[in-house]
Amino acid sequence: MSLEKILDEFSPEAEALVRLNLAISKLNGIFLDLGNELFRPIGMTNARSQVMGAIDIAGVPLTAAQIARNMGLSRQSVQRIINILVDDGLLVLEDNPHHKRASLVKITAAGEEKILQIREVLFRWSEQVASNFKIGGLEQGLGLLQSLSDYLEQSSVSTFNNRG
Amino acid sequence: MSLEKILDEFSPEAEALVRLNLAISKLNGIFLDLGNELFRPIGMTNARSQVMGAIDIAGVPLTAAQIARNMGLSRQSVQRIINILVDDGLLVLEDNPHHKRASLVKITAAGEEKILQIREVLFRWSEQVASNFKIGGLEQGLGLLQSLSDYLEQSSVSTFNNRG
DNA sequence: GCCATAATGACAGTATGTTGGCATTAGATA
DNA sequence: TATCTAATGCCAACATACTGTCATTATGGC
Repeated sequence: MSLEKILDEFSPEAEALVRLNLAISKLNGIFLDLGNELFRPIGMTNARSQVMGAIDIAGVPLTAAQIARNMGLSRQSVQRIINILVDDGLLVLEDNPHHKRASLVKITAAGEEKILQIREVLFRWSEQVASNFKIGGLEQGLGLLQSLSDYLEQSSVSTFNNRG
Repeated sequence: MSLEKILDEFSPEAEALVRLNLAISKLNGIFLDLGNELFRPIGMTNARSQVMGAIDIAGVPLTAAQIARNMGLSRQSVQRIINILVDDGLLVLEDNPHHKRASLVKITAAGEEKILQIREVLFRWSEQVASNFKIGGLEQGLGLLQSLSDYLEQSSVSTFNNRG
């Protein structure tokens, strides 16, 4: 049985949604592999670079739980990565005057240097792809994904409540 | 430092690519959670349903390695899932007349039943979302993702050669 | 037919993510 | 104040995916 056959009785919109799901899963895998490949030369992985980026973007020291919420990940996943990055000397945990257990995560000098390298890698990759893959509608496609993201997130709030 | 600041010096296309990467990573997480939630009542997970679907779509018995190639995943990841599904009685391994080690994966009667349940779940979810999330350009967005997928896959062939 | 090469499956190890349980801390409320 | 609830970090277990190594099996060139 082919995919066409399976989606035969689906409405066009429903079919597009299912195909979108498959396309995103595939593209996500590609981006993951690509990212890990790109960041390897600077001793980083996709996940670790993203955590560093999230902390950098925030601009102020946050707790692990706050960072996790910002990233839409579970508390423990981010905590694990943070502990690794602390071991690597890219982050430090500082006492939080407002909470004895929830220490604040701060970027070290080595961490700042690493963030510059991450940006450089990102810049080179994206400019190179952008100059070769010239297909219009990138912005519109991006907008579509973001509204779908928002819709699904909002429509299944219950799913996103209990994370850790 | 904000994301806007970080992407400041990027060309608009490069910026869109980076944002697309983030959007896809997020949407993928949402789809993953959603899928696992949807398939739980029928005792399945996202990954297992997708492997069942891939075998179903093929229409003829394949080896684990062939299924993995079709899905764009590594041989071992799919092998692991297949072994679980065999234990669950949804798949059986048959002797392959052309290869003593590479046995053919076939769907059992229980597996066929499970596939019907998977389709039903997929149908209900996609029709329900499609009727609530009415945003045009789904097909165009899908096309964009697929060409980007193809481009990235082709442009980094070396990355995809050694998988298992 | 022989031998180098590729493909396959099992096993082990790693990375990323989730969940659950637990003790501790903060905060809100009676 | 006392107490209940929520939040936080640690630990352990699991799910998904990748890689590397190994023995076995095909396959193709000589």
